[in-house]
Amino acid sequence: MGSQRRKSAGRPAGNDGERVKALLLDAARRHFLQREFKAVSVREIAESAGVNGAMVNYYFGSKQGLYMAMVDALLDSLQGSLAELGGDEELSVTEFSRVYTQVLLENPWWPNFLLREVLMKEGESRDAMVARFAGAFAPRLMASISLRIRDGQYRDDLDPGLTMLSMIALTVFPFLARPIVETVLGRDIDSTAAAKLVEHNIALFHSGVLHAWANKEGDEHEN
Amino acid sequence: MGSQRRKSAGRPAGNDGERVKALLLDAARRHFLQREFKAVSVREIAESAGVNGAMVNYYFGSKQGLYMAMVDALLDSLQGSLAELGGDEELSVTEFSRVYTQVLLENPWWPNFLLREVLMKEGESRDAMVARFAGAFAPRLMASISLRIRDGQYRDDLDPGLTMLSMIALTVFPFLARPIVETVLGRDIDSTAAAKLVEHNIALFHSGVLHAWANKEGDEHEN
DNA sequence: TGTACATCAGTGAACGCGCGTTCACTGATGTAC
DNA sequence: TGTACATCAGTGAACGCGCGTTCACTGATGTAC
Repeated sequence: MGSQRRKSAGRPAGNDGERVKALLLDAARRHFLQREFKAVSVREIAESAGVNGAMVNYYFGSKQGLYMAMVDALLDSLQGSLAELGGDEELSVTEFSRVYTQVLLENPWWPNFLLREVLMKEGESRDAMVARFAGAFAPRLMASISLRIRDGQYRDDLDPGLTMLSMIALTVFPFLARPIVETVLGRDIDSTAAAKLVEHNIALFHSGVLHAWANKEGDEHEN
Repeated sequence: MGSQRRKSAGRPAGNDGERVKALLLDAARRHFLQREFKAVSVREIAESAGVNGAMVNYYFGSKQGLYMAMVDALLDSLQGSLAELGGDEELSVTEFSRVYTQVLLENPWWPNFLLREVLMKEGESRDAMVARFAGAFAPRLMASISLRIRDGQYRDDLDPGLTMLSMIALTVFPFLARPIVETVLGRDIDSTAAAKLVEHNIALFHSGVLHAWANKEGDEHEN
């Protein structure tokens, strides 16, 4: 109606294939990251992409196919961001903390999405996801911690697994619970706050772990 | 067919009302905690409760009504568990850590559910939820931390908000990411592991925070 | 105690809507001569 | 270069299924006399 642009039937001019696929993937990402799979309709995605709804089945086979293609694209781009954590055999906690916080700042959807995906999935597909994104750095981070326990930099009563878990918790949790944290603390987690958080985490973590300042046994911290 | 018990039509014997409501709430909880709202059907819940599907609308008005009733029941029971954290004006980090870990162990569904609910909701309803379950203890936990910073037990360069966040992160994250943590660490989080975790968290947290062992400035923990 | 009737908890078939998906069709493009 | 035709990217109406919900109905229970 009115001046609304109306597409005519028949084979359209120009080869739009790749552009249409990209538009759908983009719209799918916007919707699926905000609402659950079943709550997002194909028509809705297509409309917001500005393409015909049948294109979802035409290019991706099914709604599920579009979803999986979107997830793949998402994980690929994330793997790019995480590449900086690759390389050496060891990954120090400070490097992990700094780089991972930056990745979380740039990909706010990531931790919640991983959790949602992992919690929903069963068996193999869960393990594959965990392997791809934890298996990539967890062993090297743990190796680094174990080394420092062995050479006396860290307390020797530490459990390397729990210690690694602590650093990951300090780094990831604020972003996982971001809306709650922002409400309770009354401030936004922007890049300035994130930088402060990194330094806070590193200081808190180390001062509890390094022998130099923390050689005391029989702790009783009761109030 | 066969020996299958078949309910006859008409007003049934006995007053089943409350029993039916309880059965539906129970079945709803089992389904909704595992799958998303739209992915669970009324028929499915009713079948697994062993009652007629129309009972959902009869007793709860709608599927949404059953869901909200289930959430209310859930939050009420949780508030009971959390009551132990109430009382004084202050809440020490050690007490928080011990009690909250116990609550998480007894209510494994809780952190993920809160996150899911809070992330889905908008404005008021989000704030109400946060107020009910963070507002209940966060201010007292923060007061306790601030006090210890002022009286010299904790370092005076600490940010009380971030410090509280750290303790909550150390406590909650392992349960939030439980399936991932269990895969990566290769051990289950049972009550023994949880007890170890609490002690680890308290030690890590304090040794980084207490002046006694950690009076050193100009930290450089680079590898 | 026995009988007639109003009540209402619960039933199950059916409704209508929105969903993912399909398919007959369109007509611009590419190709053959 | 011009014409006839096969191709196929894309269309949009329609399909059929499962969903949440509704409603006419059933018959045991409670009540009146």
